[in-house]
Amino acid sequence: METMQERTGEQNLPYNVFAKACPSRGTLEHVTGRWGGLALGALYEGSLRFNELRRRIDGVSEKMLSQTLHALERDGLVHREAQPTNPPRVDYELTPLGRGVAERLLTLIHFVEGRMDDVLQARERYDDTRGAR
Amino acid sequence: METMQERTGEQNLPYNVFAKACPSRGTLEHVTGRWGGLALGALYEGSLRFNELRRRIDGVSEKMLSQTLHALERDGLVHREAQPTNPPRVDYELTPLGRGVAERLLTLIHFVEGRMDDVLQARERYDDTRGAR
DNA sequence: CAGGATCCCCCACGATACTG
DNA sequence: CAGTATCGTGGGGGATCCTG
Repeated sequence: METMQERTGEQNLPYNVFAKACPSRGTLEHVTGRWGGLALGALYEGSLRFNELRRRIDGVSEKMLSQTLHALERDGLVHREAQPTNPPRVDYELTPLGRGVAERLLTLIHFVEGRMDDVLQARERYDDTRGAR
Repeated sequence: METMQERTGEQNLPYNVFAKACPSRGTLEHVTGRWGGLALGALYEGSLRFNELRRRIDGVSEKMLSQTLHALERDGLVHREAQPTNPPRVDYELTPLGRGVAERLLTLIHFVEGRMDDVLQARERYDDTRGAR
C-alpha cells in the first residue's frame, strides 16, 4: 500500500501551508524566518563555523543564530559536525534536503535583490500618492 | 567607494540581504514574513477580495492582513483596486513584479510541502537522540 | 571558540469596537 | 463589506554573563 504523499502531484498535496494547523507552516517559517533564510543562504556556499556564520549574517545575535541553527538542524536541513578538540570546532553544513530548500530560497532572494530598484520606485510613488503619511 | 558584493561571491549585485542596512532585507521580510508569503501565494491563483483572502489564509487577523497588504502594495508587489460602490468592493491582485516573486516563492513552498515527511522524520530522529530533555 | 542560561524590553499580534 | 483605532499581552529577540 502506498502512502498518499508518494504521489506528490500538482493538486491534492497532503500538506498545505495555508491551513493553520499544518506542520509545513512551521517549517516554512523556520526557512523563511528572519534569520533562517539567511543562514541557509550563507551555508549554500559551503560549510561554515559558528562565528563565521555570525560574521556573515550581519546583525544576528549569538542567541538567535544558535536558536535558528537548532531549528534547522531539527528539521533536517542543516548538519552539525562537532569536533572534540580544544578549542572546539563545529562546522555547519547543509544536508541534501537543505540544499534543495536553499537553492529555491536563493532563487527568490536573488530575484528580490535584482528588482530592488523597482521596489524602491514603487515605494516612492506610493508615499507620494498618500502624502507621505 | 567600495562595494560589498565582493564578499558574497556574487557578481554584480548592488543589493545584498546579508548586509544589515540593505533595503532588500526589509522587502524580503515582507515577502517571506509570516503572512506576506501566504498572501502572495493566495493571490497567485487570481485576484481576491479582502475577506476572500482572509478565509483563504487560515488564522490571519483583519489587522495583520490589512497591514500585510499595505506593505506589499507599497513595495509594488500587489495592486489594490477599490470600487466606490455600496457595499464597497476591493480587489487585490499581483502586479507583474509580484507574480515574479510569487512564482519563486511558491516553488519554495511546494518544495517544502512535498518534503514534509522527510522533515518530520528528521525531527523524530533529532528528538530521540537528544532524549526529550 | 561554541553556545547555554538569564534578564528584560519592546512591539507584533490578536481581540474588540467603531466607521463609511 | 472593507477596513481603521485602540488597547493589552506574549514572546521574539538583543545584551550580557558564564562554562566547557
